[in-house]
Amino acid sequence: MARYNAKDSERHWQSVWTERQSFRAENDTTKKKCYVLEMFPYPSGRIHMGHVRNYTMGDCLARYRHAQGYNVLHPMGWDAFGLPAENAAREKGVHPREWTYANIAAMRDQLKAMGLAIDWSREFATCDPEYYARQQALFLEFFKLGLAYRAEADVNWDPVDHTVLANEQVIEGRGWRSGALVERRKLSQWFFRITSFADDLLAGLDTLERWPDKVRIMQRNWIGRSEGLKFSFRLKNAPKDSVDVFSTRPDTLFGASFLALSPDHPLTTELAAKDEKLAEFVAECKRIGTAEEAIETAEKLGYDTGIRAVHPFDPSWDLPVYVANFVLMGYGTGAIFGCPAHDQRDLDFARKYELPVQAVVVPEDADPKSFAVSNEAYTGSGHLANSSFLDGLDVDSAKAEASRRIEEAGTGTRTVNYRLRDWLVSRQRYWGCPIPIIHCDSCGLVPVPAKDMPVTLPDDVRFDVPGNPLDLHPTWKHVACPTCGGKARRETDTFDTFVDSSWYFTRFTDPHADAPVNEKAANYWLAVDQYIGGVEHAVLHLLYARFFTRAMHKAGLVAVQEPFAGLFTQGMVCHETYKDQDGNWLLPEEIEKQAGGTVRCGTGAPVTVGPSEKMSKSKKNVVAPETIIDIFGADTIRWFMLSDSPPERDIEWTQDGAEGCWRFVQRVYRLVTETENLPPPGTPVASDETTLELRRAVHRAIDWVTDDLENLRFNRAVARIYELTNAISAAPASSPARREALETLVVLVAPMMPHLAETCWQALGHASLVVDTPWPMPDPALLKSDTITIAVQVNGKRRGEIEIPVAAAEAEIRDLALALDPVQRALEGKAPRRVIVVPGRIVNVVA
RNA sequence: GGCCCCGUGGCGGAAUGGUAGACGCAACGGACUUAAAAUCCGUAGUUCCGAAAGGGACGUGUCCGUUCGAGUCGGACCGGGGCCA
Repeated sequence: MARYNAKDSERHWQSVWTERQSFRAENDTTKKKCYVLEMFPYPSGRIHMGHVRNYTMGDCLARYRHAQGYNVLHPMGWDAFGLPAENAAREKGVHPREWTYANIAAMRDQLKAMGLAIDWSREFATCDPEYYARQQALFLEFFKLGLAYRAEADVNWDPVDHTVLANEQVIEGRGWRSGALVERRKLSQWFFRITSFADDLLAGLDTLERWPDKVRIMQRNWIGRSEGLKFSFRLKNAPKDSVDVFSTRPDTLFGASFLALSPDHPLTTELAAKDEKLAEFVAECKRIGTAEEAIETAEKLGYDTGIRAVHPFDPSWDLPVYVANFVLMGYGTGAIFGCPAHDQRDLDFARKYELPVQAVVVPEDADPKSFAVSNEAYTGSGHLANSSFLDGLDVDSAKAEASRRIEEAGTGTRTVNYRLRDWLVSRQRYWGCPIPIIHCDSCGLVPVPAKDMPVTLPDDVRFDVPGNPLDLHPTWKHVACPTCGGKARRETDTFDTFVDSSWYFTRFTDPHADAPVNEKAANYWLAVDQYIGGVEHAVLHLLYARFFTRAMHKAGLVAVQEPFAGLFTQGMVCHETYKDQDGNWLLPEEIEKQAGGTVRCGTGAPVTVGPSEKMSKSKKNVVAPETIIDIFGADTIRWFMLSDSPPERDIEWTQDGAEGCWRFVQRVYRLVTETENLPPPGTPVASDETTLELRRAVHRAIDWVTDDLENLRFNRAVARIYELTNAISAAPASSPARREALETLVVLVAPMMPHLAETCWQALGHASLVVDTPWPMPDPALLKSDTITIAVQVNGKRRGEIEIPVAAAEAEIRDLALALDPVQRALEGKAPRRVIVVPGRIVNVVA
């Protein structure tokens, strides 16, 4: 029996595709286009299963669109700047450039072995001077437009990576890469004015219909727009006359019982200078860290400053002023008024320090006289009470009225507050895109003139001392000021690598253009029709890319404002975890499953099998894609990745599953090659009694698989292909209908297992390639049938089924259904009370 | 605490409000084989009655509701996950 040789076949077809440039995307604006993109990889040196899943999905879609006749852009590149290269330099003494390009070469080979339908002529790495030169030019555009600026600010300092981080890159108080607790430092840094697009980025989310709701919600939360009132309280017994607070609930002002300042508030700092106990308290607050979650869950603590704040609506009423650990300096003004009845944190605080709790918003169904709050703040809607001139108003009207009065009094203004901060983009690292600015003591920030662009990284840097290698370089930073000619310094910070990935999809549209963007190409290809990647980028990368596209739009470089029309976030690849008796993690290849349990290879020592978790080096539950491709071939691993689990959910890699996929590869090959006396290609096919069933299965499969691929439901498409395969196996051999069925099978399978498909296509006698074969259309006549089987229920319980002509009259269906034995039995001789006939669906007899 | 997603056989999962469990994995029985692998044929939600053919009951996390009919819609709850606070 002939076996399919995946290795030879895959190598062969990959070279055929390359020779024929089968996947070259043409910048021909007259053609209908489709831009399919997967998030480009960081060149770590090895692809992992997550990459395989991601790129398989994108490739399947790209090949499907290609078969449909689209001009498909499906490129690949490398997110190649970043710290690991510097760490490698420090640890292994390799230059980051060499390390990075060697990794790229290795990974490119691995990706090519997957048989991806990629236009490799467009490949680039973000560390190519050709790419980052254009990024510098873009930056200077943004600088001119005021979208980039330098400012001193409280920033997040990662003590392990020795660099600052953007807010988005601090997760639960820790650096997103290093995991180190970040510190707050006041430093002068570069920012992108992402907040100037805050409203637009928010509004744009509503237009992104082909994005997961989850991601849109995450972005909405991240932007965190809130409307409220910024106003001041007069202070008594204080070094300052007043303090500004921000509140989204000015309607609850009559329920106020205290003011609270952030431990980082300037007034706090001023007071702490003369109050040792307060200074101690502030220090204690800082020990909790900056993580919002930690602050939230920590016990609410306060320190009474002794200052009193005068109520804005009642000069005779004053409130205590505390410093409280739950007030964040980064939000609003860093000071709040506390209304315990209607805010849980305020309530917790008030209970602890025995402050009054006065309900001022009463729910519709409660009695205003007796309504009180015990341990749960009331944050719902209702009408105001105990609130002087606000009494009786609903929450929204009361907000408006309170705001109006404060504005009238001139002590405050309505403001929109965002959680979103400007994007901090400078990093104190070597392996990144240099920021093309020169610092001159007399001229200030001077852009590097066009003739001196790009600013390239020096090669001769040392990594054996801590700090920024560019800053430590003996000569690189010393330049003459382009304006005055005096002594000046280059900016030694480089860009956050998220800058590199914020516009690479635009560059792919014409990767070798002289300018950053070839507008014609960009406007033809953008927006990306389908972007595929991990949900972990829901806020960071996707928000930055949306900002960058708006900035490029503002600079007149691209027509679109939203870069990704469709977004799909795929699930992770998981695997069981294994531990030996000493609790050490074991690799999957170190264990063996036996009848009596799981044991260690060789020694037979018992192994504890843990739950399936995301593949990670630390837990050793990793399987290398290369190994799988080496044993079974790329088609098998691709098929696995698309089978079973819905693409948005996690998938569990199993050896059994992989073997099952491999068996299917062989089965398709056998079906195709072992059919004898198959009529030649192009033989007309007609339906008769012996072939009608098979032909129906074929055309139903086309219909379903098309629909499933259209909606990225790969797992269902796979199931349909299995069904078709089963139908072919069951059908009598050798007829034009069998040829039709086999050819359909091969064409439907091609986006998923392209090499196998080419081999089978050739075996079926074709001189052409599957990649050049159009996607089939189902014959509508074969999607219909003359009779259908529908279920008959009694009181909603299935009692039998009847086969009826599609066009059967209701009365006829009813009679047939009632005549069924089980129906008669269930009716126990009584007449049915009602019979519901849903044509083409069901009959339900109500007894 | 708020918002969102998820909960279906041994496992991954199917199922426009209309025959729950398609398809795959694992399992079991059989055929082929000296044997194994590979392959092929078949069985399979749980449970009860029956020798069998067959028939009945239960069944999509729990409870309640809407409906002729609920895995699917609504409400409450339990469990898991995510985001935000």
